[in-house]
Amino acid sequence: MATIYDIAKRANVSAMTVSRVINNTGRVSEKTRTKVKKVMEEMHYIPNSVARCLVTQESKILSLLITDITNPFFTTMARGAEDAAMRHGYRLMFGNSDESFAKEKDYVEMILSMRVDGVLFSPSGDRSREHLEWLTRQNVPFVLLDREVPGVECDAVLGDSRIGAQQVVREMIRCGHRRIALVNGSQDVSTARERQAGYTDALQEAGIQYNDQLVMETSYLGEHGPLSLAHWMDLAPGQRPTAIFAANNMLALSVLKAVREMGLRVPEDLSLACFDDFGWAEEANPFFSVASQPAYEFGEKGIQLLLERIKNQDVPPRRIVLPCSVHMRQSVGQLQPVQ
Amino acid sequence: MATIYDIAKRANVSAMTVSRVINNTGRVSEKTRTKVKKVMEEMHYIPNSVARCLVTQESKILSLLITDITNPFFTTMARGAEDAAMRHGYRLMFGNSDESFAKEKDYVEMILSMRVDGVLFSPSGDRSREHLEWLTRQNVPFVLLDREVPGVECDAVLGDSRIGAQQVVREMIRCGHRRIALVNGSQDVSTARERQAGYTDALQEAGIQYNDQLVMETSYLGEHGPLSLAHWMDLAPGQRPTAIFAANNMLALSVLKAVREMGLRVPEDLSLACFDDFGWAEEANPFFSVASQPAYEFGEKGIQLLLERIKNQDVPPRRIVLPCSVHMRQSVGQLQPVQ
DNA sequence: TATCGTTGAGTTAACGGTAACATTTCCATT
DNA sequence: AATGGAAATGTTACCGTTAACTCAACGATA
Repeated sequence: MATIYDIAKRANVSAMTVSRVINNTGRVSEKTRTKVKKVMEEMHYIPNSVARCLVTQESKILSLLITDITNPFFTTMARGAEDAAMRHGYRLMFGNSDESFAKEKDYVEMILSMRVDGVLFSPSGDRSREHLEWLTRQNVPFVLLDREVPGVECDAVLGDSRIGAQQVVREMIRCGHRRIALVNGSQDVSTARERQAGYTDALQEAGIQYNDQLVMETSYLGEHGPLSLAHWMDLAPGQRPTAIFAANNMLALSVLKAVREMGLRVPEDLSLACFDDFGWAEEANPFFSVASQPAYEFGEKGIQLLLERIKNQDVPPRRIVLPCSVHMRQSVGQLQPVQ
Repeated sequence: MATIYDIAKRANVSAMTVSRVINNTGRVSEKTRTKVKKVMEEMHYIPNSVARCLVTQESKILSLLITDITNPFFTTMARGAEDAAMRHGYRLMFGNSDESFAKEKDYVEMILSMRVDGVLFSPSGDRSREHLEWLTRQNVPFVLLDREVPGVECDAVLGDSRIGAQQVVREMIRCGHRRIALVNGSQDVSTARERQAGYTDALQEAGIQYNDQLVMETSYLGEHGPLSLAHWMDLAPGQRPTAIFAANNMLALSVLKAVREMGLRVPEDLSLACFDDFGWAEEANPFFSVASQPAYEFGEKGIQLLLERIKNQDVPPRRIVLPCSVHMRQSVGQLQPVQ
């Protein structure tokens, strides 16, 4: 591959002059400039950003670490982040931790060793604190997305999980449901805790006794085999839940699958609602009742905060909380008074 | 950030010895090794892969360029590629061209300037040839995924678009449909041409006259506003299509949305089938009739070919064609003989 | 005409590693 | 005790670029 020296030799100038032409810095006569440019074209020259990064100490690359690349919430977020980064002359590198602390660690190491300029970070859980402290120590700016980590003071773009969950569950109660089960993500994740709190809030305000038999904790990935709902559905009719609230979209799909495999229908036999929507799937064929978050904006605002942080490390941490909107659809049915 | 020299000084050795410890190359006494390792721990040292890349001329990074990051076919492919790359000690950088030649160009420039070791490339269309020639000229190995580019001889992992399309359309014909419309991607993309050919094959073998009024060409993204189907649905009952074959999943969603907005139902008023499935969405709530491709394998095999290509530039190009499987589901209905 | 400031271009030394070669250390052997 | 050779460690140069400094040429001014 051609280097700046190859260009310099062919153009009868020094390498420095070529560098000046490339970066539009310093003074170069028009004549020299055109000549250098012509030679660059001829030789199909492409600057080596690795070498450039080594000397300038900036890569113009940001990193986005998400926990599930098959989840439309995160891919939409990725789009928002990508578009915003591009607009500001930055590139975005994606990483996918699969909700795994170990994979996340791998990515953090890569991020550090690649000397990216900043990171948008969706932590896999509270243990991610360790990784964030690593970033802090190495002076790599970051912004948390979607999830908080206790004990880490930093910029963050979050959703209002508690209110959103409360609203959805409230709507289910309004439809006559009183035995509502919760299929939650790991308690190690801030949004899972918040959503459970919102769920409890809604029960409380309706005077419904909280019953921890109706709460299940699993992984947000929702892919570790079909969920077993037997322990709920085998209960006596008067004790069996009539509705399930899933703490995210992937869990709702697992629930739906399990329900279908038991030969039951949604919403006729069981109502179902969840946090986060399904992007294109929902748009074309609305079915799920959801608390929908503005995923694209998460990414956009995240980049915005990150770039400001990169520019100025000293401003106090900022927290942006984006509201969610509740859409009640076909998956939640009105409960017959008889039942 | 600590450098190899900082470590060397603290450990009373030369930088080279530190390098040897890091890379497990050359001979280092056990005593020195433990000491150096201890100092590295203490100083939270992380190797600078930028500097390393500059001297070794390899980055251990591969790039995956896809055309639609919200399409489950591509995200699943990404997963397959990521897992395979990881297994072989490589990292994967994702890029998303949004089916746009211009965005693709940006990414190719980045790829070249970052000196990645190889590229998995889903071309946005035939014009991508220009970008591939660029890669070739700069000696960056690549493998095409999902789509071919005329005039470019190289490794590729492809699906059998023609056969798949033929099979699906054949099934629709078996259900009694004879006026089947095609909503296709851009003719600039190899799979769109293949799928159209398969569609035509199926019509031909059933003795149905091809009618180019029933063929529409748009973008695979399927997001440029809701598709207008009025010109078809406003036809006289005896001319109106009774079924639509969409050339990919995103187009099928656009069609479904448009159909719903016209107040029509699938499959009662119109049958619908497509190429590619919907990952989790379909799994939990099977609805669409599809020709499903093994997306994960596309990524896996792609990485495999790419790594072999990197190791040996001289082997002749290889083409892997993965079969697809047809699943006829609810979205295609049996046509009443009356109609 | 001597002087000075401006413009255009070149030189040198980093950035943080590693390859290749050079040197020292140390132990076994005679 | 001298010697040889392997093992352990060090030195130097370079990867491709840019920052900081230096230098030459030239026209304007006193």
